[in-house]
Amino acid sequence: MGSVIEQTPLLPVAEGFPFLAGASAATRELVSTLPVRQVEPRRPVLHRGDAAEGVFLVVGGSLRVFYIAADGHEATLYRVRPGQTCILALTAAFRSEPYPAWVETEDEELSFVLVPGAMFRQLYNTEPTFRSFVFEVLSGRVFELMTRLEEVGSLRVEQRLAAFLLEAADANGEVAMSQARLAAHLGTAREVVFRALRTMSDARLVATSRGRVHLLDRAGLRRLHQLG
Amino acid sequence: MGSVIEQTPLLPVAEGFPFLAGASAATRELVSTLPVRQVEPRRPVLHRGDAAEGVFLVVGGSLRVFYIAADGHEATLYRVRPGQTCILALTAAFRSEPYPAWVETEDEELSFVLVPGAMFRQLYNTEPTFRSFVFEVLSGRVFELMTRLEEVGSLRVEQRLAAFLLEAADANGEVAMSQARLAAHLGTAREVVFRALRTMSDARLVATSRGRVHLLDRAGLRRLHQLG
DNA sequence: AGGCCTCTGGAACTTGAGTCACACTTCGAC
DNA sequence: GTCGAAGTGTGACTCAAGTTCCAGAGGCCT
Repeated sequence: MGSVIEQTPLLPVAEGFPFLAGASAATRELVSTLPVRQVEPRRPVLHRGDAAEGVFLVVGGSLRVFYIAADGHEATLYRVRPGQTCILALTAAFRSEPYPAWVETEDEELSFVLVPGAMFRQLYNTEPTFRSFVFEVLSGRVFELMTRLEEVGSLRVEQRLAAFLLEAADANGEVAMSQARLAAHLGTAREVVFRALRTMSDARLVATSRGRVHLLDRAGLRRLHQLG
Repeated sequence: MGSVIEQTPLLPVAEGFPFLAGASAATRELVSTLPVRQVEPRRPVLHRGDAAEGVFLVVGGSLRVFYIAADGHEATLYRVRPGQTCILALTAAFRSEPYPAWVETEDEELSFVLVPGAMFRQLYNTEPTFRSFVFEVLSGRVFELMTRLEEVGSLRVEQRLAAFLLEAADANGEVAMSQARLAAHLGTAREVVFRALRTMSDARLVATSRGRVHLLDRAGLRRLHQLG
């Protein structure tokens, strides 16, 4: 843990979390008392083995959940985006296993609401809309991890990179990441990312510049991802 | 548990699923109307893209959830054991994505109860014990998949095989699987499993015979798994 | 018996990707 | 403008693991 956490009360949490619209007035009241907090970009949030005292509702920015292998290399397991939640650190407290991963903020400042464990359980047991929210986040995560596992086991790095770029690109088709960060997401080495990008670049699928990748041919990247 | 009234098909279900003990009489009644069904060993249960009409509560035997890659090789994503449930095929219906994997029975005959979608939602919304059961299964699956993903990305096949053998062995330290089946679980080739087994065998960690692996040194296998 | 299928044992080759070493560029800070 | 840090570009090497191909053993059936 241990990062700079600033507090700003009451930002529009309801906008990002539709389940609140269907919730009772009492619940909306309850959640609105919770402060919206911030964490600076690129800061650690949880270390492996930590048990959080609550559940993170991400309002802005994003969290990256990743592992660090024995040899020091790291790889992203999944990312928590606005409107989603990171409940596992709490779950880890229920179960007796330690939380199996690290969590850090990404390139934007994170704003989030921390729902304490007791309140989480109360909401889960009383608000049908919150229940289906939790169910969707969890089952969506299972789907996502299954897909990731299949990709790691059956696609080449170049194909996985294509998939990652398609998912990470903004509306302009820009991915503002260094090759080293891309490598850390994919769990590979920087040089390997470079070679894959050169191939893609030669094929006019992307154009690269310092700290960014510009997607030139999304359909081509999608084809690269799917057929091996 | 009474002796006469509940000696229906419900009996084995209640034993395997503790959440029923804490449920209302109405719910126990409801679930007791569901037949316990069987599927023979090594049969397909769901194909990728299928949407199941309900949720499987596994009473006996086990399910194997796996993917098949473009080149035909397959790998196990996770296994559903007695007392657990496979809800994803139902979830796939809620979401508009197809179910991302295949499901088949393993070496024992499967017995299960199929809880229809509507009943599942009703139970989820009315029975606190069922809710926490679902929550635990889902979050446990997320943990499991995260661990698997880390292992695939950072361990050698030999280490993953050691982990798999430890988990799959019965009380006598026997794993009754051919090398081809082990390879299909790990997502690798039969020859690779053979080489790993030969190394382990040379190190007196296991002994092999046709269709089975006998664990000789569990502590040694654990060491092999962890340090690499 | 013979035949057939499954399974294990093994050599030889290929390849994707991780590692090492190093030069060059870009950019911000001082 | 200089300096250092961060980032990119590249060749050479290594290695785990996948591929190909085949020999022989073990079991089961008729």
